[in-house]
Amino acid sequence: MPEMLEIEIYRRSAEVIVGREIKKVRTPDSNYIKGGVRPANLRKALEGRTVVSARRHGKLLILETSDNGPSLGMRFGMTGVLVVDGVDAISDMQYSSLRRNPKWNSFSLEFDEGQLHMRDPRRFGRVELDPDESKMGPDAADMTFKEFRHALQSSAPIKARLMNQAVIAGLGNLLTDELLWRAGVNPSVLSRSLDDAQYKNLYKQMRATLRILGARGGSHRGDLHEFRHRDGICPKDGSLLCRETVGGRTTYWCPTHQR
DNA sequence: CCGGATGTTCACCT
DNA sequence: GAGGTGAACATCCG
Repeated sequence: MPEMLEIEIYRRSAEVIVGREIKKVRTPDSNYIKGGVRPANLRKALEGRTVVSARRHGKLLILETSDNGPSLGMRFGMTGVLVVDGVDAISDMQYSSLRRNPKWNSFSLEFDEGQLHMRDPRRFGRVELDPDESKMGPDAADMTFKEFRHALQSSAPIKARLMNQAVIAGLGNLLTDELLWRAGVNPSVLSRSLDDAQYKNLYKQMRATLRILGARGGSHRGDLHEFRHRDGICPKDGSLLCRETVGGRTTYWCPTHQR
């Protein structure tokens, strides 16, 4: 999916619908509604409400509605994109041409003027009323160093821990590989085995990764990204990158400077 | 044809 | 209980 940087781009593009009344809810893919809620109930809950804010928590985009109405949580799976008033805020992601096809509209809100579509070829995304945020960790961009260090006291590999949304919300496979590469930390190292200097450096590199890749336009704009393939070389020292599954995801790392 | 892809969840182990 | 693994979800791409 889109990771937190992409969701933040979606959130900004959704700000233009704040103040609009939801006239119609369309659910062409009923599997897209999480929790067995019926499409009719979703419509009843949202139609006639006004969107009062668009906020983000990790990879979750949340629209709040007027008059103590329910919030609408949106998750974008691996390939979901948000299209607001016909504008796709991210045009150079994987599957970008397919995403232009309204065939993949999975969920839509319509207003007097304009509309919001979730478009998702692989259909792994979901929408949900009043999503439970209590089981999510703090957003990666808002974490203090103390919270960060505390979150990493675990016997899981550092990469698995960083990607665990219940501990830190927002980091995905690409951002995590990039920040570990920048920090010079081996993805398989047990997270509680780092020393304080390493926690500090990791925290600093997480913030830098979010800031720099955010400014460049997304999770796929990391220095490591173009080398994440078999035969990829480390752009820092020229070593052949290792490829391994860590935390259930394909992981690339440099055997020379990531220890 | 096969493996793999920015994610989440669940069953089944250790 | 914590955490690992593999599968499933659905579709396209190289």
